[in-house]
Amino acid sequence: MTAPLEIFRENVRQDIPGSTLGMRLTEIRRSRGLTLKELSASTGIPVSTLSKVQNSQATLSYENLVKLSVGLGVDVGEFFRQHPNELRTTRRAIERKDQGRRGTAERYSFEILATELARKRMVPGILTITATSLDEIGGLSRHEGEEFIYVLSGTLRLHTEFYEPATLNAGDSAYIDSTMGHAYVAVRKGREPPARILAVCSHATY
Amino acid sequence: MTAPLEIFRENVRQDIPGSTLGMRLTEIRRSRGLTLKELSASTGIPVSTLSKVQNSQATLSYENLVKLSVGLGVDVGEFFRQHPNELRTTRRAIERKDQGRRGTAERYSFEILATELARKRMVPGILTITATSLDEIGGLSRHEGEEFIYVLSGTLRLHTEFYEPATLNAGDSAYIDSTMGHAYVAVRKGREPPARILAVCSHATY
DNA sequence: CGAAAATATTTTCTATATAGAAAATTATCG
DNA sequence: CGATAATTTTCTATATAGAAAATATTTTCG
Repeated sequence: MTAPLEIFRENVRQDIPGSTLGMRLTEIRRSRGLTLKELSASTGIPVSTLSKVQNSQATLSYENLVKLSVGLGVDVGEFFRQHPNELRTTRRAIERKDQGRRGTAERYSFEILATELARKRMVPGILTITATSLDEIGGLSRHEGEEFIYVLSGTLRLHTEFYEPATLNAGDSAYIDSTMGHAYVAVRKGREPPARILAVCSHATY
Repeated sequence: MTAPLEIFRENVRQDIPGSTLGMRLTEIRRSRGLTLKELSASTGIPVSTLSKVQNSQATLSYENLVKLSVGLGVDVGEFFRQHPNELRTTRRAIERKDQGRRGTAERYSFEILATELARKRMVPGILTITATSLDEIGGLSRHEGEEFIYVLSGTLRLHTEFYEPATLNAGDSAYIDSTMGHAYVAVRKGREPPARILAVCSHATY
């Protein structure tokens, strides 16, 4: 017969330290509607192992953590975070066409969107590119973060430090590392209007 | 004297999959001028274990990865990054109009942009919203991060958990906290085409 | 310099934990 | 219910955990 103390121990036994892993795994898997079998297929980790992880009966080896991360397409850090979605007051901001905060920098004229929202991870804006040469805007620009641009109208040339300049037309997009020198220059044959692009910068000022 | 075969084995032995861990550990430790003993003291992991990790003779368990992370004060993700300071080779990706990777989720049909670039802070894509009711897409969606949308064409209604639905037309944009329930529904009077939006998520969605 | 002392690192060895295939159980659906 | 899919359990090989011993390295001092 098992001693009272042992029974007690059994019942109050805390989840093993890697319990976070199991919880996070279950969450992510459920949110995507994946079965263990499917997840196993995309990660290469046997279902039995995944099952045990979910129930905090085991954790994953370094190797399998990598496999899981790649298979799910999420950062490994996700498996170590206690609180998946950091609690923040939920927010929403809508900006009507042409109603964003306007401004003019030395480089481009712009309209910043979603200014209503502070402390956000991305900064979206609409830039109007009038300059037609690099000299006009003072050469390449460099700053922290990454940026995504989508050409709304017109044509522009994307200049970057380590690549040949590229011409982008309406509907084209580009994603660049902002720490690399970069600049946007309009291509205006005749009296064509300046290029308009939607730009989203990753660096959020917290 | 060591036998020839053994020497051979020694030299060709592949690093175990967790070799990154050993390299990163050594780097961080050296950069701080810590000895194994000191590191052991601050992390609670025995020197013998740390030594083996350094030499890629072992990796760390989930539990010890956490200890190491806390003891060193660095994010666990650091131990999984091949290149400590984000030394990426490709730093620019251009996607031509309608050339992105297409896919169809249960919710919307989409075209992911800049797929050429892995490990980026933002995920841009173009969504085509065909559904005209919340039921069609299974209600509100929630996930980590934030998202910015810009209406390229058509009209849609933005449903969110804590706000009244809003109607967005071409040129309008919205920025929302993705952890709040949200969904996009097209407004299609008569034979109008589905709404097209450019969406940028702050983080790989799952 | 060079040898002893101190310190740092690696190796050895056993307990314990994860890996993974296969079987057993449980849940789901028609 | 019966069939099928999903999950959990079982079991053995292999890997890490960690204390202690063995090396290797650095420091100290004659």
